[in-house]
Amino acid sequence: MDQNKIPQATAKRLPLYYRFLNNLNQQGKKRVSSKQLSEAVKVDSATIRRDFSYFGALGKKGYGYNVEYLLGFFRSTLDQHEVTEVALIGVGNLGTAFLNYNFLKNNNIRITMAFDADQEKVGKDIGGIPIYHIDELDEKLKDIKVAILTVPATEADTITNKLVEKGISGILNFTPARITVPENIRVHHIDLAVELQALVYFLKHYSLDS
Amino acid sequence: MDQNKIPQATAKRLPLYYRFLNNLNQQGKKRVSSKQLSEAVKVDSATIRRDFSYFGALGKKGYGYNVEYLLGFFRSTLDQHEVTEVALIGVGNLGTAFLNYNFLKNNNIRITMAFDADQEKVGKDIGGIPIYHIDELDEKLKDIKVAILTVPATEADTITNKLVEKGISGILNFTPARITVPENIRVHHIDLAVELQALVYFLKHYSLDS
DNA sequence: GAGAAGTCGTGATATTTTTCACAATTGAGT
DNA sequence: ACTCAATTGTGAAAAATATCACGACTTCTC
Ligand SMILES: NC(=O)c1ccc[n+]([C@@H]2O[C@H](COP(=O)([O-])OP(=O)(O)OC[C@H]3O[C@@H](n4cnc5c(N)ncnc54)[C@H](O)[C@@H]3O)[C@@H](O)[C@H]2O)c1
Ligand SMILES: NC(=O)c1ccc[n+]([C@@H]2O[C@H](COP(=O)([O-])OP(=O)(O)OC[C@H]3O[C@@H](n4cnc5c(N)ncnc54)[C@H](O)[C@@H]3O)[C@@H](O)[C@H]2O)c1
Repeated sequence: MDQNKIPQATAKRLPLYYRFLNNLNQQGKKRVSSKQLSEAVKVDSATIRRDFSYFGALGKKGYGYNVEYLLGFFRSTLDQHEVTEVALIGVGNLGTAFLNYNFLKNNNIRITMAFDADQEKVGKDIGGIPIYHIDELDEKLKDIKVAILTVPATEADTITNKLVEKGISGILNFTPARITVPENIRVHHIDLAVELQALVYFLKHYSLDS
Repeated sequence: MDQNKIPQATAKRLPLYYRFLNNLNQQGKKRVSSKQLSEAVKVDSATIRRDFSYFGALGKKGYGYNVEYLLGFFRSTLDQHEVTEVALIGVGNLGTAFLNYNFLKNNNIRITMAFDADQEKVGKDIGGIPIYHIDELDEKLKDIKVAILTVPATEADTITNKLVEKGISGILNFTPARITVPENIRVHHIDLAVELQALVYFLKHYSLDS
């Protein structure tokens, strides 16, 4: 692994920076300062400069950053030149939304296949992405290393085990289940109910007024 | 504000603890240790004990925690006795998925109304939740303090301003736009494309093998 | 080309979060 | 009643993250 020194907090912000640099570039902006970027992405400007500095001196003092250069740098850092294929498991409410959307904008990530247990859905496609039966995982999954999990929570563990067996490296888990995986496999949980509850909690207990 | 001393990191984990305590309770479990809970929620047991300790001594040394007691404690801490009403703006792919789901399980949060600009959708309802025209925001929104934002990114700022004017306190923002709000309003961003890109980045640059 | 204004990169510092590690206490077994 | 294994609650340490603040450099203006 090449850049193990980059803090996780920084790594999580990189895609965000990349997106806004793309916006700026499309608007024809040539330069940008950490202060301007800060207002756009709502991250403190010192934090942005620190984040960038892990990759070396990308800017010029007194000038700021060259948008095109920075964009190019992040493009290669984020491997935007190659496409990452992703599989989606569970074509329900949430899964269907993702298939329709498919993360197309400024993004090198594509959902290229989906799996479901429901025979009604198998064989069809959504947004051009074929839906296979979950039992076909073995033959179809091939080299895909990343999966999005949008099955019912009760199925999460079973499916996870199958994915692990097939050699998956990363899982984006939308189920409320906290799945168990070997430690060389990375799981990111996106727990929408928790996010909503946490927001409500903050409003009740941390509000500035009252 | 009552408990300003609880760290944000802790506050974000509370709903997670609550959910798993509910699971345990439904399974008829009477006691649980921080170690067991740790395995279930994938949070270090010392962190769990520390989190709980901000609320006082909830457990018994040598014994663990009484599930029912702990559950009751969190229920009131998370205001689970009262229902929090939430509005959803933008009934598209994502919005429709949320309306169908509606965070029903073990949860006191309800989406009670939705808004859209599309006349095709206005007047209908999804999962029993009425869809109003966005121009009706003024008259319909009333006392709702929390909104889920699932409109196109281009609309995010306009809608946000309307919500702010109407006195909203918190926004769960699913658009890629980083919206600007007065500082007494809380925004949580859930940026699915960023999450996916970040996961891929971690796999490429932080993997244990290779 | 001198001065002013702007901005980076970073050492130092502050804050937040996690983890270690252990005395104190409990419940269970005999 | 005594022993022992289990487990909490927490002081202290460590690790991670964010922010301050300023010297050094760049560009712009006159
Ligand atoms: N929809 C939401 O707004 C929302 C919000 C928060 C969390 N979630 C979570 O996301 C997950 C998906 O939610 P949803 O609303 O899309 O559910 P859903 O029931 O609409 O979809 C689940 C899909 O998984 C398929 N499935 C079931 N068993 C399967 C198996 N063994 N293999 C493959 N596919 C299988 C079903 O056929 C269905 O199409 C759930 O765990 C839910 O708790 C959803
Ligand atoms: N669907 C996904 O998987 C996904 C993933 C990541 C991010 N997002 C983001 O979430 C947001 C919603 O995505 P989506 O796929 O549901 O989009 P969508 O286009 O399906 O839905 C947007 C909805 O908003 C409505 N709308 C448009 N302008 C409006 C206005 N002024 N007032 C009220 N309603 C209005 C539209 O009529 C439509 O129903 C977008 O910002 C998108 O970038 C979606």
